[in-house]
Amino acid sequence: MNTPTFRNWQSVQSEVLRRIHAREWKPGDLIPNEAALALEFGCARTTVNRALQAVAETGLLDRRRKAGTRVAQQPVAKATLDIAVIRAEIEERAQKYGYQLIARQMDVPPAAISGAMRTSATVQLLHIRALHLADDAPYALENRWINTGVATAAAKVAFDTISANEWLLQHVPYTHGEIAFSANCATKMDSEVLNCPLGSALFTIDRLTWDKDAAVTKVRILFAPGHQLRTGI
Amino acid sequence: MNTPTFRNWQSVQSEVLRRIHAREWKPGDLIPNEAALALEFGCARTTVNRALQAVAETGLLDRRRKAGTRVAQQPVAKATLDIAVIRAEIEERAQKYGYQLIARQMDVPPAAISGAMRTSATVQLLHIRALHLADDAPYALENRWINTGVATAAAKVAFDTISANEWLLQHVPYTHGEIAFSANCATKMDSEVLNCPLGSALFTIDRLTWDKDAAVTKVRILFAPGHQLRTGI
DNA sequence: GATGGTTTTATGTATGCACATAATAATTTG
DNA sequence: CAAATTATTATGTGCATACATAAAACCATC
Repeated sequence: MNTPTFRNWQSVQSEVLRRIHAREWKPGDLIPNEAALALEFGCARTTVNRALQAVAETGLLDRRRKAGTRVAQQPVAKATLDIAVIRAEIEERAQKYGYQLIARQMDVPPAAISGAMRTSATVQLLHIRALHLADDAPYALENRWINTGVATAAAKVAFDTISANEWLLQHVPYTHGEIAFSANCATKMDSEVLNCPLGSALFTIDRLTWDKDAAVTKVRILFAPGHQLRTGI
Repeated sequence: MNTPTFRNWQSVQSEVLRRIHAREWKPGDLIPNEAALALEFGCARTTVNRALQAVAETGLLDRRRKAGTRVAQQPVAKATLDIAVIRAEIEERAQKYGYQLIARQMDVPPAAISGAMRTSATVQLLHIRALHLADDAPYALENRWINTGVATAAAKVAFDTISANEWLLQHVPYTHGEIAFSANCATKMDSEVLNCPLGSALFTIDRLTWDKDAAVTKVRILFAPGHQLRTGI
């Protein structure tokens, strides 16, 4: 029996993945420890460690000190979605990007918004509604609230030529955020702007962005019917 | 000027993130090279490398050999979604899981299915329709095609007590897959099973799973109205 | 001044070693 | 025998070093 040598951690990783997929190591199994694998693969333990860490990040392995490394019982598929700026998303597909500002005004938001953003219920936020177009067809409807107490510079931007989606990303820092995907029926207003039948199922992204403990912006993006978000697993 | 030392790569990472968020390093900026940062941080280049690699994985840094490391112009937000087994998803929220098989039969699939799965247009696949329930309320409708030429053992499973969703994950290996999220209107059949109004917007997951170059299964899961998929960014 | 080869440089990564840390196993103690 | 203590062990990580690799910068040539 020959033991092919594995030069780099990527090749070790793919061998590990092969064994998991081929059920040589079954869900729940304890796999050999790093030192043993290093010996078998003919490389340093560091290299095996790097490979196993990478696999563990995908959720296929569970690692615990002293307890060892075992194949996950229920391999949770981790799908990594790239949420790009809408303009980039459209241009990526070689389509012509268009942008149209619908409304821009300071407004006291509904309680649901101020609640989620933890802003005072009486304070005004910058409310922006805008349409993104791909090849002149409606692509997505952006409905955004900006906390001008945090993103002060935004108060002076017209958002008539650049979308808030893009401007904020380039000018306002944030530390973390929450994102949710859902499906919603097109209201009368939605259907008119997106030029689709009333009640169409619209793929929806809700996003709330924070800078430390202060909400920066909350946005709902309704995509035109048929929109898909894809990725590999 | 004091130079605090950074003991581990995580602390280097958070310092790097701080500088990016604080706009000390602005989008597009070339940041100092690894050797310089190692000197500044009082640690080994390896440690800086590990930290920068981790940040680059989140899309906040662009790294190229020789060209150096620069802050991404348009930081693509990478949302990592955990796609768990539906039963686990429900039990996670301390709800009671229920399962109901609706139909199970060998069928020649529509061209769209056999085309996507690259199976012969005339070969029969195992077609399964089932309902998942949370606290006795309809939660998700699973519509699945299984390639019994690959997942041979599936042909003998009744799928009346365990869902294909769960059984496949535990018994059939796969190498990779594609996943897509979208919104769809409830058809008459959907609305009856999910007990929701006709035309409701349903959050939809389409998933196609491969074992090397052979399709294992293709599934569409329609979630009851109001379903959200959430994550942090 | 365009072309093509060479040098330089920043990142990518393997390795051996040392020590940290967490969790289990073994052992001592009351 | 149960509880507390200690030993053991597998992973986690830092460091110095060496070499690999990609790509930009430089330079010689026609």
